[in-house]
Amino acid sequence: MSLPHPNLDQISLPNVLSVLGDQTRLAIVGYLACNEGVAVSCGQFSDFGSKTNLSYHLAKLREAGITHTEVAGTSRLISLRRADLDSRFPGLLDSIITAAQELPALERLRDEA
Amino acid sequence: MSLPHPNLDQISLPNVLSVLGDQTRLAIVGYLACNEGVAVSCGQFSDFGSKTNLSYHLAKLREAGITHTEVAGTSRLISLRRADLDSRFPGLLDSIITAAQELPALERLRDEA
DNA sequence: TCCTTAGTTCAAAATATGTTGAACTATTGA
DNA sequence: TCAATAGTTCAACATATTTTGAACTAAGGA
Repeated sequence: MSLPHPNLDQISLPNVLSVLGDQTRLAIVGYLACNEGVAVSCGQFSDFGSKTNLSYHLAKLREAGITHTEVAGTSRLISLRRADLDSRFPGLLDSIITAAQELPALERLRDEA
Repeated sequence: MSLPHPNLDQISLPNVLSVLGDQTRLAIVGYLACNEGVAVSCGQFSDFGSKTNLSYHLAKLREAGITHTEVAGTSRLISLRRADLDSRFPGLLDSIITAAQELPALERLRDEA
């Protein structure tokens, strides 16, 4: 079973920006950016919201073309669609990720560690 | 009389992104970017919406710290807060403006000209 | 097989956002 | 002074988004 992902030309700027214009989703993206190459599953975002709520936000990110979600047993492995976003909107993701590192949700997470 | 504008540290990433995550406001920003140095007043956005509606969107852009609005007689002169945005979120505005040039509203405008 | 774990779906409720027209203010030019 | 112009404000309405809990599915381990 595989989840639906938009292809490159279906990724739209207004949609990407409005989906990223949310604290929770921005925190998720910031976290993913700090953990590229590492397998990240939904449970790791539990600081950012309830299970149900995360399911909703992660679906939004996937449907906007920002993340890729791979089904692995009972887990989902989530990653940034970095190459796709870079090719569609050069420089956008990097500038957002850099700025997002200052967000309270991510700073809190780092303080705990 | 002068309108309220947020100062640098009051400009927040989630807010900037969510305000820009809207076709009309993105078109306004794209238009402003193409006309930097030129005095732009509200009336020039009439292709993008009704007078009332533009007043609403322009207020959102100003309140988010994306634009500066100067009162000049019965007009308002609107400009991008480019330097402020560049210093707060390096690279962000440029990447958005570049990508925004493909938006239908702006392409239509160029076709007419 | 049965239980647990990981995550989804659904419907309801709460909240936020966008759009409209009518009435308004403030400035300018005749 | 008067009328026109540029834009704002307000209240109402429509629509979209977020959040929640309860019920669900599907895989994995004992």
